[in-house]
Amino acid sequence: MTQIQPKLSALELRIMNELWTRGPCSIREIHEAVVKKDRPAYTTVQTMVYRLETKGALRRTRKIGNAHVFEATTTRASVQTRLLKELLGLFGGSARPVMAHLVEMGKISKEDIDDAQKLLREQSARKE
Amino acid sequence: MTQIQPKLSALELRIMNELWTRGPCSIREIHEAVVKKDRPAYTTVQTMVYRLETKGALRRTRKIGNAHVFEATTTRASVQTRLLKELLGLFGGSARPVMAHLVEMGKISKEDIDDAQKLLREQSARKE
DNA sequence: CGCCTATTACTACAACTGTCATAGGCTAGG
DNA sequence: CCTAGCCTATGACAGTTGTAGTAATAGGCG
Repeated sequence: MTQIQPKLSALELRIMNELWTRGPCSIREIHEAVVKKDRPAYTTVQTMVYRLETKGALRRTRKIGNAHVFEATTTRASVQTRLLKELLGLFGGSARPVMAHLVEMGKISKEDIDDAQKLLREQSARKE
Repeated sequence: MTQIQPKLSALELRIMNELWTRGPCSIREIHEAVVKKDRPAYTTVQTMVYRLETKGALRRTRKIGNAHVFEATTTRASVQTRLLKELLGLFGGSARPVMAHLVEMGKISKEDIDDAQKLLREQSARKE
């Protein structure tokens, strides 16, 4: 499980997001999904996909016509965990200021907190 | 308040962190603080400080001897908020999966949650 | 079977990051 | 006053990221 997580940039993450949510995709599909938010050219997406391939974050699974189909080899969760760890470092390693900010930003509702509380209880129950 | 937040890189953030926690510093002071964790050379820190200056994230306040003293012009909170927003985007815009991850990573304690709850209550009280 | 089009594969490049060396200026101690 | 040492200012360079053009090619369709 000590697989090295390659560091992914913003656009790389946008691309991975498509693969994570939609499953295996061709470059055309990724491009069309990504292009809605902003507009990188087809070949830009292609370049990033190739780079993600050399980074080992995705791989080619099969061909449809002459088009390759790509598939994520890292999970969204593992990348999210890594990013969160990095962010935590910048917040002094503690989750508390992170949550304080989230509250302040109006991003946390009472339900979110109840939910977290439940998760925490379940977790500590599992440990005993 | 719609001041443009320059995007800061990892090392740049390490440097800003020193200015935020210690107040105005010379390059020597920043270097000595930053060098403990990893080891960039003195001139590396110097270069980054200069770049932060052109980005407008810090400024020279005065001189001590022939050494400049630098001071943050952006607040830690504003940069943290921005980073958190970026991260939230990758988590689908909702804070809930973020908290779920934090719980799973064992980064959240019961006290942290109680605290967040209290903050939330205070906040909604202020609004009414 | 050949042509058109979509896709691939390759190349290029500018901006940003992290890294540091060097040259020259200023300060303080002797 | 002169020198050792610290600081500044500048230049350099490799790697990453975002951007895209171009050439070659593979498939499908007429």
